[in-house]
Formats: sequence, C-alpha cells, structure tokens
Amino acid sequence: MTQADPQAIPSSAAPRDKQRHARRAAVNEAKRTHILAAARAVFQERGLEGANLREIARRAGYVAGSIYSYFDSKEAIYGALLAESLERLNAAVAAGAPESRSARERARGAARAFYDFYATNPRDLDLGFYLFGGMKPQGLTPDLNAALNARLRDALARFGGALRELGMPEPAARSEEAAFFAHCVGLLLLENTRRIRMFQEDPGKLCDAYIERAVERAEAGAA
Amino acid sequence: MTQADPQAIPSSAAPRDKQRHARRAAVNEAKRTHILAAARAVFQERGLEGANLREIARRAGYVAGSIYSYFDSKEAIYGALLAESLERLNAAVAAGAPESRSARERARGAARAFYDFYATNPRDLDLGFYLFGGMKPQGLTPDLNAALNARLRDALARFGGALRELGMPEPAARSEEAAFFAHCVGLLLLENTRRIRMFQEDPGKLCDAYIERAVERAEAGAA
Amino acid sequence: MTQADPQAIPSSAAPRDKQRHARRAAVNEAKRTHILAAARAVFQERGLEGANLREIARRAGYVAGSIYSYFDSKEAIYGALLAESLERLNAAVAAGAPESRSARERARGAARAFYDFYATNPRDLDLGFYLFGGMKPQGLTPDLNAALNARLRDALARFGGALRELGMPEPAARSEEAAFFAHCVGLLLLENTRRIRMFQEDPGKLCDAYIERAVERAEAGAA
Amino acid sequence: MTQADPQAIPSSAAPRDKQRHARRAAVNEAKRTHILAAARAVFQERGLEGANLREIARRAGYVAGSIYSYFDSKEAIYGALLAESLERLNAAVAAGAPESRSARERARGAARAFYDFYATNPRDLDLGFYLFGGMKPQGLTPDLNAALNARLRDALARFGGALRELGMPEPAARSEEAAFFAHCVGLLLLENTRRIRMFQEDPGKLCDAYIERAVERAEAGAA
DNA sequence: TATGAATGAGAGTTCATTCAT
DNA sequence: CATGAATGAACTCTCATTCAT
Repeated sequence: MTQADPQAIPSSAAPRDKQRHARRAAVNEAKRTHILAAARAVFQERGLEGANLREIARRAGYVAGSIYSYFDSKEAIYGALLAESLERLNAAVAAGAPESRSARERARGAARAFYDFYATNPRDLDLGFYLFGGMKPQGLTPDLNAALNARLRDALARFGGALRELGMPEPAARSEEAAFFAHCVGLLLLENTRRIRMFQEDPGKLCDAYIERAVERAEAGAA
Repeated sequence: MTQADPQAIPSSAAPRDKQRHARRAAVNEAKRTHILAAARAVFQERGLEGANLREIARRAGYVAGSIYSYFDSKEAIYGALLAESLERLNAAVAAGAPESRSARERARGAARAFYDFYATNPRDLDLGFYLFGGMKPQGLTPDLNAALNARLRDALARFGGALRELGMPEPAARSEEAAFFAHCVGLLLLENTRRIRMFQEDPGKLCDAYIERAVERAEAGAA
Repeated sequence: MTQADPQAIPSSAAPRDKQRHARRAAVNEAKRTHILAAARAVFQERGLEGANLREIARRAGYVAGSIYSYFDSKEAIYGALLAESLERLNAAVAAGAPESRSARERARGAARAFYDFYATNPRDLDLGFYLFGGMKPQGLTPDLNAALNARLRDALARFGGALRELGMPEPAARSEEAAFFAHCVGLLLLENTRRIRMFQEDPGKLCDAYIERAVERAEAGAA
Repeated sequence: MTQADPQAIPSSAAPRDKQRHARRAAVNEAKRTHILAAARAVFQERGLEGANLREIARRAGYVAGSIYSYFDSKEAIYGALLAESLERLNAAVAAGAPESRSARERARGAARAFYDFYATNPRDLDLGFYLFGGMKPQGLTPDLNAALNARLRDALARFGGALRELGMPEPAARSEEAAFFAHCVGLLLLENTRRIRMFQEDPGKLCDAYIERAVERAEAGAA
C-alpha cells in the first residue's frame, strides 16, 4: 500500500524486502503444510478414491477453489503428499537403525522399520502406487519424480549399507535393496487387500523371515 | 402344423428346441466374451480409473445401455474379467510345469510362468488388485471372491507342490507360496510403475534369483 | 491494515462483516427463490412427472449441476417448493378472513380462500400430493413433514375456528376441517383433471354449497 | 396361406373364415386380459411409478417387446386397465345396492360400495387420476375418454337415482353425484397419502357422515 | 488472500420402444 | 406369435477447475 521510500533507510530496504519475502514464503509454506495435513487425514479416512478437493479444503478450513492458491491441481497435492510421506519414511527408518548399533542390528532395524512404516500407514503405500501409476504429467514432473526416487533409495540404503558392512558384495547388495523393497510391497499389498487371509499367514513374520535370510546371506558374504 | 410322429424321428422335436437353446446360449456367451475382450482392451489402454462403460460398450460395438443385457453392472464386468484372467493364469502355469519334468524343473517352471503371466499382462495384475481392494459388494460376492481366491491358490499350488516334493516341510511350503506371491507382486509393481528403473535391476532376474533360493532351501529340507 | 479503533467508530468493523454476511445470505436466498420460481414454472407447464433438474436449471439460467449449490437434491427442491406454497396458502386464507368480519363471514371467507388458492394454482395441489405421496425420505424428513402438516392445519384452522365460534361443538368442528379439506381436494382434482366436465357442474358453486351447509350446521349447533 | 376355394364348399367357406376370425379374436382378447391382470398386479405391488413394461411382461410370461402385439404402448395398457377397473367398480356398486332394497338403503349401499371399492383398491384410484392427468394422447383417445366417463357416471348414477327416488329434485341430484364423487376422492386421497393421520379422523366414518347428510337432504326434498 | 458461484464434462443406470428373426 | 437384441434418450448427481470480486 504505502510505498516505502528506498532512500530513506538505505541500509535496511533490501533486507526488509527480503525479510518480507521470507516471511511470506514461510507463511505460505505453513499453509501448504496445513493443507497437506488435511489431505493426509482425508486419505487416511476415505482412501484415494473417496477423497476429493472439497473435503480436503473443508478440513483445512478453506473452500475448494482456495486450494489453487497453494497447489496447481489435485494431483500436485498428491505429489507433495508423497514427498512428505517419504520424509517421514526416512525418519522412521533412521530411527529404527541408530548408528550406535551393530551392522546386523541396523540391517534388521532398518528393514523392519521400512516395513512397519507402510504396514502402519497403508494409505501412504496407496499414495505412492497411485501416483507412480496413474498421475497426470503436471502432477509428477520428472524433477519431482527423480527427487522422490532418491528419497526412497535413501531409505532403502540404510538397509543396503548395513548389508554391505556385513559383507555382502556390491552388485548383490544393490539388488537386495530392490528385492527387499519388492518383497515388502508385495506383502503389504497382500495385507491391505486382505489377500493374505487366504494364505493364513502373518505378513510381518514373513517379512522377518525374509530379512533374516538376507542378513544370513550377507554374513555368508555371498550373493 | 404337421404333427411329427415322436417315434418316427425320435431325436428331432425336443432336441431341436434344445439345439436352439444351446445355440442361443453359445451366441450369448460369445457376446459376453466379446464385451469382456473390449473391456480388457480399454483397461489395457486407459487403466482401471480411465475405463468407463460407454467406452467399453463403444469398443464392443454397442451403446452403453446395451451392456446391461449381458452384465448386471460395471463391477460385474470387472468380476467376470478377473475370473477369466485367473483361468488364463492357471493355464499358463500348468503349461509352464508339465508333469513329465522333474520336481525341480516344475518348481522353476511354475514359478516363472506365474511371474511371466503378469509381467506380460500387467493389466491383469491391476485388475486383480483393484477388484480385491475396492470392488463394490454386488460386484464381488463372497462366493465369487472365494472362487477367485481358490483359483489363485491353484496356480500357486503348482509351485508349492513341487517344493514339497523337493523336500520342503509343510508349514514352510505353505508360507513360501504366500511369500513367493508377494515377491512376484512386488516386483511386478516395481516394473509396472517403472519404479524398478531407479534400481537399474532386471525384475525377471530378481525373480529368478528368488526362485533359485527357494528351490535350494527346499532341497536343503529346511524352512 | 489500518487498525480501526473500536471505540472511535463503534458500529463499523464487526458490523461490516455482518453486513457482508447478511448481504450474501440475502443474495443466496434470492437465488434459491429464483430457482424455486423456475421450478414452479416448469411444474406448471410439464407437471411433476415431466419436470427434471436440467429443465429447472435451464429456466433459472443455470446448468444442472449448479443447482446443487442451493439444494441438496431434486427432492429438496420439491420440499422447499411445498413449504413456500403453504406459506402462500396461509397468507391467502388469512386475507380472505379478516378479524374484523363476523364469524359467519370469516368461515365463508376462509373456506372460499382456501379453495380459490388451489383452484387458481392447481400445480400447488399436485405438488402437495406428489410430495406427501411419493417423496423420498431425504427429501421430506419427518421434521419437515410435521412442519408442513402444521402449516396446512393452520390454514384450515381459520375455517374450523370460525365454525366453533358459530356454535359447532368440538369433535364435529375438527371433523369438519378434515371433511372440508377432503371436499376441496376432491373438487379440485375433478376440475384439474377436467373430470368435472362430465358432470357439467361448476366446482366453485359446489364448493360454495358445501360451505353453506357446513355453516348452517354450525349455526344449528349440531354435528 | 393356402387360399381355400370359395366354390368348393360354398355354404361353409365364409362362416369358416368368420369362425376362425372369431376364435382368433377370442384368443387375442384372452391374452390381453391376461396381460392386464399382470399389469394390475404389478401396479398393486409397486404403484404407478415403480411399474415398468419389463416387469408387467415378465408377470404375464412374456418378454417386454411381445406386449406390443397386444397394446400399442405402455399408456394404452393403462387405458385398458382403467376401463376394466371401472367395470369392476360398477359391479361392486351394483352389488352394494340390490334392487330389492328400499331407496334409502340403495342410496347408502351404492355410496358406500363406491367408497369402499377405492378404499380397498387404492391403486385403481391412482390409475384413474394418473391417466386423466398425465396420459399421453395415444393412451387416452377422446372415444375412450368418453366411454370411461360414461362408466364412471353409471356407477354414480346408482347413488343419484336412489336420491331422486327419495325425493331430491333434479338439478340437486345431479350436483350431488358430482359432490359425492369429489368428497370420496378427497377422503381417499387423504387416506392414501396418510394425510388423514394429521386430522386423526377415520375417513370411512367421515364418508358415512357425508352420505347420511345427503340422504337426509334427499328425504327433506331440498337441494 | 480467499471466497463462492458457476461450469462442463462425465459417470452409471433405466426404460419404452423397434425390429429382424 | 413371440423373442431377444439393441437402441437412444433421459435421468440425477459428482467433481475438479475457473474466475470475478
């Protein structure tokens, strides 16, 4: 409104602009985070199919159209949600494999934390697969995609690194990261779709058994 | 009109009705199959989310409403499609593990055929998980659900049976069926979502490696 | 921005919000009324069966989906229309039986106004009977139903009250309200369906005759 | 098909054609009646809104399209159904007012039978009003309309005639037929729409009271 | 910034009716 | 005569998105 004279307070004008900009960015980021929290809550309750912008906005205290000030599209919300989900995943895995433990314990802890994260938050898994499967181009740009992939690898690297420390040679360790990820995903899908019931198996125990075998192979130093 | 002597041409009057009825039933079945083929094609191109009745009907040469002469609802089409998919799966697995081969070969053949079936027809996998996850009650009745589960287990039993023959004890063999299924599903999802690229791994080779380890464990007679 | 001193301009800040809110509510109400008017027009031309949301919306200058910003469902429009219709009925009956007149005149005036209202607005009658007959639960909640019933009774009570003043004993007066309502409805239906033509009678005169007899009975103090 | 030589059997050819034609007409009529019975049953169970051709046909042992061999349209079925309904009404009224009784008894009996017919068969009333209100042109031709009106008047004439015998002068008696009809219709509608509940009155008793007053007026020889 | 009004496309489903067989 | 397949229009309702204010 009132245009401040830049010459009146010469040494503080630029910083003031910067400060204002920074504050605005911070506020904006906070609101985005708030909307994402609402979106996550909606997904948790209704799933991906049942979620819609109106409901997400309502939870965040907005009206549907207002969301577009913060996100370009519904798909963009999904993308942001996934990014944030992967941060939580990394935090969980890091917490499950403290540096203070032995390599064996870190391998087990990281792997189990990875599995538990998605077992406890099944909607995060839905989200990931929905997005990678069907998201529209503007929702998941190559850049974002690469960033998300990187964060997922980071999480798995905690497990892979421990296996390497235990003695697993290089090509095998990398393969094992992928294989373990696949195994988890499969088990989680079986659980989420209640498909596991038909086998009368406990997916958590199957995961533990898989982890144990991988650790054994690492210790044996073989592929 | 001309009253046919029932004894003169014994197998004519009633059979003619039967024949007509049979032909009608055959034609009807063919049309259902044709519609299902159209539905499968639509799924292949658009995925489950993008598919809609109008498009399915259009592909089959119908108008949307006409589909309801053959299927009670959209979900019923999905159910039929899944049932048929599982039949093809069983056929593929059976073909991949002929009785003439050794148990080891049958284990490998069945497992690999299972994986290849879904690797070659990724939409069949989508279908299965969509349906078991989100299908409406009237589309997937408990009866149908049980039947579908049974067919899936049939397919996996070829693998599990061979492992048992190789010496894998009981609780382990059953667990392995579930674990192998989960591993396949995970790998396939990684592949379908192009997520596997980030690991620069070949999912087929990862599957083979998994199978090989399972066969070794079976031959070692351990869990 | 400019922090207004609450004491300086006492009736400005909060009231401005209130005013805006009030104006918005008024505009909203006006639009609802406008849609209801369109709906009433459609009913008048096409009847209840022929009416559909698209047409109602089109008349109101909207697209079908837009109506849902103002009404939850088609049935809700009907409900609102009926409520509003009953208000007009009460106003008409009240105008037809001013307090300044004698009881006899008020009985005649109220009864005749009741009849005339529906004779002049035949679709209001259709509406009432359609709704009470076939409306879906969410369209006519028990609460709304009770409220509507009450308003109808209010209108009839003007007639019944005057009869009581004229000397009609209690159980008879209440019965007469129902009987008169029935008589009106019957005559109106005969007129609306052009069925009255076959009797070559004037329904208005038949109504007057009925009213006259009721008034006489009231004055005779008998049932 | 084979054209019979009219000269070969001179005295029987024409009659034979007539007989065949008559038999065909009879069969046709029987089938129409059968379909109407099915339609009536469907209406009784589902009401006019819930009824549809497929269901009517199904009940009659036909397929929807087959109905068009016997009726030009759905509306034509309704028209025929109403015609038949009026026949049953006349039969009921005649039975309720035997010639052997006194004029007073016949007046009461005819009126009450009229009311009871529709009170017992509410769908017949729906039918009548639906048709006269909204039926498409081809469903209710002027001829049919006139015929239906005539049969309705026949039924009411039993009541009006008895009033005349009791001493009601001409213009009044005719008016009373219309007025009584209107009163019945109103009461029946109140009952069918459960609207009568709000008055806590018994519609049958209200009808009796109305009849009694009409009879009294007839005996008093006044309008 | 946030609103709320409005849109337009599209969804699944129902139904009376037609017509070749 | 009866069928069954097929049609096309119509229905209510949902939703992401846009835009003036």
